[in-house]
Amino acid sequence: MAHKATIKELAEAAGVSVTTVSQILNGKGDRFSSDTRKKVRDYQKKLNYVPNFNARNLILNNAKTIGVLVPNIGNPFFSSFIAGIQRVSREFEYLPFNFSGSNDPELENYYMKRLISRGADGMIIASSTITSETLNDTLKKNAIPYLLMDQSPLSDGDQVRTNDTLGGKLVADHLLELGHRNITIVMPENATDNILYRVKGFKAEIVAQDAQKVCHVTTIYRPLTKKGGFESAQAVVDSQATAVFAINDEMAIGLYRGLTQLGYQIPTDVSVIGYDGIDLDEYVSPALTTIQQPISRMGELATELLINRINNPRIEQQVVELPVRLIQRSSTTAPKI
Amino acid sequence: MAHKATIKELAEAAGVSVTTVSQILNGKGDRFSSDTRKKVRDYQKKLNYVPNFNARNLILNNAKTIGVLVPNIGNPFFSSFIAGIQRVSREFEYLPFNFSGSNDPELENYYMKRLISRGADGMIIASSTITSETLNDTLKKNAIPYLLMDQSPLSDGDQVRTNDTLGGKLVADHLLELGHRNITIVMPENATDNILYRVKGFKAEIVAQDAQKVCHVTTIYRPLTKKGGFESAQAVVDSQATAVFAINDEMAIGLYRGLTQLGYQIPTDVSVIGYDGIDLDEYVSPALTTIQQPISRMGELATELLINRINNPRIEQQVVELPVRLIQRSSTTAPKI
DNA sequence: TTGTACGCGTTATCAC
DNA sequence: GTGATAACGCGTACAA
Repeated sequence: MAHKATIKELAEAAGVSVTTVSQILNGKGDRFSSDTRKKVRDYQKKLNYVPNFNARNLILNNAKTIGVLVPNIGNPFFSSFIAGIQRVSREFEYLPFNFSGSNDPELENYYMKRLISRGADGMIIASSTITSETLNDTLKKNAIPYLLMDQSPLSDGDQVRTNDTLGGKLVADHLLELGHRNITIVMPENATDNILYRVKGFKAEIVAQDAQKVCHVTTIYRPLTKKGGFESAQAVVDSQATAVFAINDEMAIGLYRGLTQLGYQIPTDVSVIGYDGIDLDEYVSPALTTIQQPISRMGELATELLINRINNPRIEQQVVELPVRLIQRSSTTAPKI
Repeated sequence: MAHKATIKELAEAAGVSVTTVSQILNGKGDRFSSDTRKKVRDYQKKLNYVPNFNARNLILNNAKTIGVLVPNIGNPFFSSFIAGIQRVSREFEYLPFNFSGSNDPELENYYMKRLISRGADGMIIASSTITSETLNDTLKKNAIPYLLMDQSPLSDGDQVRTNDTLGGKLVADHLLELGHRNITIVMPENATDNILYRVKGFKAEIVAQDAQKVCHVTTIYRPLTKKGGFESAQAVVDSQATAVFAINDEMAIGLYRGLTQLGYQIPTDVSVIGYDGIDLDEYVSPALTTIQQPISRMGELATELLINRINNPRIEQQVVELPVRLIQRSSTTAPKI
């Protein structure tokens, strides 16, 4: 059981040539006698022959592999996203390899290079800190199709996106309607474009309604993590806001802890709304009001588009926009008077 | 921009032979003039040359790849575990490919086969539903080293384990000391061995202290997910327990929601203790008392042992046991009288 | 109906 | 110091 059989050995054992074996095993053996076909198949089982992937791939040059780069698998958003990718990949008989870049450009570059050297046919990049340098040098130069998440609608590659502007607007609508006039946004300093659009949509709506509803908006910058949300609590309190727009659910959940620790009640003392729609939202207390993105669908679609691009390199830019919607739960209410 | 550069092209561009390039890039180029060395390196960057893994591996025959199978990336436990794996893998210049088996034996078998056909050098299997059939047929037959998590201490392969018996005992000690005498365990029906040891350790301690403290224990079976925990709430209430031992943190968090929805307060009405020590524990309200496992260290160690096994196939069984400890937070307190 | 011979991109050997 | 060449295992045009 020491060693793997080669096609040559199989051919010898069956008393035929390697061509015969290759053709038959690859479904192109119609022209051979059913006798030979059977013989080859029998010996295959007997020797437990499995084609050497490397040798095969060296010729065919399609590894049926896609690389996936996310910033942080710990965020349930990305595990759902990956689940979607895994599902569709299997459907198309691709194998997705995913890595957590941990917001470290060097690490991302490292994984990217490995993936490419291993013949990845394409990449899904959901990592914000990827540098355009890496992109150009590593992907474009190697002619590897890729799909960027969370990036500017103006980029020229294939895209799966959600309407972040609308999402921001929905947040504003909801909070204004509840009667909030002093709102604080908690977001990261170097925000990705999609987040900037969220904020933009939000602010635009505030301005649009300003004629009737004079409103004050504060912005607090913290890292895009539970910890970041947690640590923003004091600043949120200081801002005297009656409602907080946490730019994603992770931050919102961190904020929960921070506010609670400072003795504030949600939503009685301050309303909190998140963004993403991770499944945890229903489990925290109070259940988190949020803007829901169809996360795993985003992963599925990204995979579909990418595979389509791999198979048809020359088609036009593919852009799909998925809907977002407000899920009202228990973390937002009218402000105290 | 059309295609991946080959070593041949790089050699031509630099005006040297492929041998020269290969040797220099593989650190065996001492004998070449530093002039040539620099030239080659420069052109590598310029052309962004990355060696073709397939061709390379065809000769060297070590893919430096490990496959990882987890039941559910959505559980933060496994994302931490994977983070540990990723870290050590990189240190040893291995690349880990991880897949979520979703507790589906067929799916697990599928990924296992793909990974092997792609030359994975070893596997870390943290999936409970893996069948011994798959194990024998797919791994043993191909002489692929593997490491099983969550399995019986009696298995004969390499192991990273924690002392679940002790963990269970710590839970019992804690609850008994607080004064609880009616405790309910929430756990999955087809539990893995490590979970069974948790329960065993727990019950053994109850029995051990029974002389002084007469105690009643109920067991409720639900799937090992937030949802499972959520759905156990009514049964927990019916059991009239003053404390619940949720067999992992996910279930505990689900239970939080269920109990809250039924109008019960934690820990005032009922204490809850979890198991794992995921980072979310500090963020839920009340912060969850739990038994902490050194999760990412487990991933790191698993990787170290596996790589060691790959490099030294004949060494004796490797077993490492990591410590667990009780983290007391706010979800457990003395029962109401 | 079957087999020969070449090429895929790389590394190792050995000659220059 | 440097380079030609064989070999890794497989798929396929082309011959027979």
